Amino acid sequence: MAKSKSTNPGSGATDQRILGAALESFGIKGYDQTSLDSLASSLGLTKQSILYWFSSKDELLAATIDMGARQLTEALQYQLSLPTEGWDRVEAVVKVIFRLAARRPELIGLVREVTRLGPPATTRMAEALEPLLKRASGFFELEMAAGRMRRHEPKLLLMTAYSAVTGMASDVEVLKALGEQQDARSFVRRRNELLRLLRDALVSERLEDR
Amino acid sequence: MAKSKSTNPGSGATDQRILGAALESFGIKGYDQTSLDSLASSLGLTKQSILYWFSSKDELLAATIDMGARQLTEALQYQLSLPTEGWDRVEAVVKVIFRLAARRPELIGLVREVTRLGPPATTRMAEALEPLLKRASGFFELEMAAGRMRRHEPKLLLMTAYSAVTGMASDVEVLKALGEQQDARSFVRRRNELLRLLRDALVSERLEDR
DNA sequence: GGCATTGTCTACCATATGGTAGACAGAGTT
DNA sequence: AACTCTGTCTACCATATGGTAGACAATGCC
Repeated sequence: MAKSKSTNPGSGATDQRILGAALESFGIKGYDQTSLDSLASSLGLTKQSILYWFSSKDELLAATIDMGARQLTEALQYQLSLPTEGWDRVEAVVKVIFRLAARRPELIGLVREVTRLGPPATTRMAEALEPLLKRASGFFELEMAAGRMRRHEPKLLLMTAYSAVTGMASDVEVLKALGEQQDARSFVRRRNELLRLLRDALVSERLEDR
Repeated sequence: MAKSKSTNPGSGATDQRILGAALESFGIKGYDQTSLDSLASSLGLTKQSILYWFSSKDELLAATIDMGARQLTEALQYQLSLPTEGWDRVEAVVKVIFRLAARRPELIGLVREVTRLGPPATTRMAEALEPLLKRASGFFELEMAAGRMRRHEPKLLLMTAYSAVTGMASDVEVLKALGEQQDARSFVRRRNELLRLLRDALVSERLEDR
């Protein structure tokens, strides 16, 4: 396992720099397409230094997953702490995720990549994100019970929203194939369209107030 | 390029057998995880025989994409030829796709994998599926113009539906992480839940008749 | 100063993999 | 029978890649 000697001088502990580069590369280029050599040289190191901190590529992936899940959770923390409810809350969270997808595409990419890799990587990510998922699931249940949203299976609703958001955020090539631009304005337009779609699916017209 | 000598005796032309195995393996295990050696040995051949029919792995992928897109199109052909309209048509098509996902998971997997690989593979797949996408896009526009569905951007609606369906169909590990079973009954339940979600999003309550 | 610890590097290694060169067997043709 | 074409195989190669072994410099402790 990693040495994790985080009390280090200099421009940041080496292991943290490695993790940062790994998150970037695993999330954007993918696990297979990331060689320890290229990762090391991008940091001005050699592969052996990486293997000093992380005893194998698999272990580096595991540590990267932990970090990615932590950052994802942290990014949502603030918004989730606000006492919003109903559709407004869904909208606010989706907006945070889209902002994240724009600013930190590697984070969303990592989630995608890890689900692709299968166990044990997927299992690890799933466990790390479990609290978040449980929270979301519980939220939907409450909203439905309160009659503010249409009845759906919370898990499958989550799954659909997850697929839609990550797809919209990371299936860049599919979007291009559909003739979609990639500039910031189109990005916001897509976000708003997805929100409208979700709202139409979740909020029954009788209860809408806008 | 391939020799494509389809007028051949025996249990099927070798190139077709290779393509079949490639579709299976690329779609399930992925492109990188499929070596020409393993592909060949699963066919009782050697790698060199594959390279006789397809001059490189990339070219094999291209041919596999063409075949996959063709099979996908064919699978939808019949349902699309029926004179249905409105929500019923959407539902019928989604059901066909889910059935396909159950019976030929490698086909959906290939689409997923190819979008991940980026150009030129993605471009090829996109071009091959373009007629299908255009048809779907036009259908939604007509339905919206006729007032049978809520107004949404057809392309983004398609993108969302695509993400949701392929996610539901191939993100098996995510589903497991959410505590979802993988038996046939759960599969149908997920399909029906997704359909309800889509219907709520697309069909306004004033126009529903069931 | 001596010594242990830490972190990085040079040198190698084993293996997997895409691809090339060319031998060779069988079938059809003349 | 000689010849050509087709399809498969054996042998080989170049390269990339994860990982091991151990040298070496710096740092801090005694």
